[in-house]
Amino acid sequence: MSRSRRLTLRKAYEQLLAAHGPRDWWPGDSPFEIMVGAILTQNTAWTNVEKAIAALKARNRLAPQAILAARRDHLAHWIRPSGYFNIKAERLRQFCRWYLDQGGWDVLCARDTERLRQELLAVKGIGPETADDMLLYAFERPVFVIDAYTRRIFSRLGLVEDGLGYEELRTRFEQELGSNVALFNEYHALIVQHGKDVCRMRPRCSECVLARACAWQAQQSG
DNA sequence: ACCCAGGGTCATA
DNA sequence: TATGACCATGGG
Repeated sequence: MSRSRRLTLRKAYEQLLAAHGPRDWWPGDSPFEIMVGAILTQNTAWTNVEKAIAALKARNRLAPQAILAARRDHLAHWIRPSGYFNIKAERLRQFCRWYLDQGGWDVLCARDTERLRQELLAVKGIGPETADDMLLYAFERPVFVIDAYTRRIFSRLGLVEDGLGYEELRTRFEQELGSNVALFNEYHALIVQHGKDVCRMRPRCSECVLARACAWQAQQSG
């Protein structure tokens, strides 16, 4: 299939937005809360993360100093509903240690995106997706977040090549869409919504808005 | 009972 | 570099 008759990533975005409406991401009252949520939601349903965050808030523990001051087993107990609580308690500690050592929010905000990204990735427990969640939704940097839904949905429709690594896929979205924080924000949120509501794990979804738009596009140029 | 979720690390081949 | 085991809760 030629590039010209393929649905563009921009058109796919418009279809998703029309179908689902604005998602208003990321839920959270502060950048720090967003970053904590990014760690807690690793391979975990958001509803479970909400309970963990609510528990931290109820104890006034949603701050880096407060998390580091807590006993490890207590911290693990508070975030228990989000699953993997022992591992995630340690990851929260690692992240908070880094956050304070660097000098806190204002210092981090002054850094350029590439440096910030490399430093986040160097924190144990923060991988590419978690780092990019933080960069886009907390630091508001133009970084496109790739997740399992993104791969599944777009490779299934033939909009991206399969077998691309995380960085390659991210670069592809960023270059084709152009650097745009608001767009990246809404787009990733819409992909997650679409994945949950429409595609799930089904091997084919010929009736979804994206599949229809793809077929229509092919028909126009064919 | 089974499957999955808004992943990442580590050991092994 | 590329799989596989492991982490663990809660909702469908």
